[in-house]
Amino acid sequence: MSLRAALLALIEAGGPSSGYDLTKRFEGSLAYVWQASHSQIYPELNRMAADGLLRVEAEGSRGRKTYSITAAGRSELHQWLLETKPEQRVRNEGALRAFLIPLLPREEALGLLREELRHVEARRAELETLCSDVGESSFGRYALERGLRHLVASREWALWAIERLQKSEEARTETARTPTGEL
Amino acid sequence: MSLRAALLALIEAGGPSSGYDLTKRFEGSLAYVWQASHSQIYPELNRMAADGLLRVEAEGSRGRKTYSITAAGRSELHQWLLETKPEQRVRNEGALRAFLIPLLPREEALGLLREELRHVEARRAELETLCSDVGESSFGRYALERGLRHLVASREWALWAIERLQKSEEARTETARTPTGEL
DNA sequence: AGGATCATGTAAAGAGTTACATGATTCT
DNA sequence: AGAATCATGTAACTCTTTACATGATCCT
Repeated sequence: MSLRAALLALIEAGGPSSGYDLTKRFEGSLAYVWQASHSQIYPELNRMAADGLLRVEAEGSRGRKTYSITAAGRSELHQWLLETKPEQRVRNEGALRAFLIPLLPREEALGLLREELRHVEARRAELETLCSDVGESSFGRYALERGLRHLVASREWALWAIERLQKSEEARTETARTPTGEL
Repeated sequence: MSLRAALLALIEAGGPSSGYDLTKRFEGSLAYVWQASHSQIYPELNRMAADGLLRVEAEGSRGRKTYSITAAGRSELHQWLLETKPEQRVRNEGALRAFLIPLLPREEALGLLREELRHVEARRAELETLCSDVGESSFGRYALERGLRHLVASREWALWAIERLQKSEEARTETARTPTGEL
């Protein structure tokens, strides 16, 4: 259902589009929020057209099909936006790794955290560029801002975790206790 | 693969467990990070036992099977932790909604944002309770902290977005321009 | 005895990924 | 002419959700 909403929204915001266009837009800004590949998008567009949410407006060269949104599609999107609960059902591999960190010996845990930090900072630079490119009032501005704030949170967390681990390492060294076991 | 890693980690951290136990633990703290229901867990445990990652240690009353982790399982978990890239492939319905907000008329957008805010604050209270219950040094402490920081980020974002929308509303009212179209 | 909880499964359908496949057009 | 890109699809597989199904044990 989320895929439908995303496609409807992209067409609503960007005007009539082909599956190819929409695939590109998924790879662009929407990628920070939701992913879909052409093999998922094309069949979905066909189903949505069959369900009356979209209309094939034109068939161009190279078999290009341009879909536009119908009244039913608009109402479906509206419905979805208002009815979807902010359940925060997250399935987040990064967070899962965070959960598992205490299972690793310190050095490896620190390695992971530093890698995470590097990754988050690179991503943040990327997003910040996008943010300034995109200016103040663009579709996606809200999502961009949200993404940025979450990246900052991830960064702060990684720094916190690294410091925490290092402190406990110092404590361990000072009291010369036996090292914790391997994973 | 993430499900395997999560199960291996739960057994590694919590000792030999049954599918029922693991299902409960998924509903507990791990739910903030990854979800799985018993119908996914039971078959996966059987496959993992067949693959030599787990061993059925005991069969208790009511058909209870207790799985323990094997050396192969431990090494698989280790592998997963070190090899999984922090790709941040997120599929986040909340963020998708954020992306779509500009499509809604202001009042509805504000409604959504306020609902989001309420939800985030409730969740945060929940997590903060968990955090203090759980104390300083528990398995899951890192994930909890990470979750909290992300909730704070979501909260700040929602406040920012609400303010932004209200400001643009004021601007609109002052200059008495025509309202933006319906979705 | 009856209800709650423990405990495990399977089946069907939906969502998502990866790989395979094809052909048209544009650019150099 | 050949490479890049445009453009759409299908098939097989994995992962996830929802619903169906069953029986044992514990507690009152």
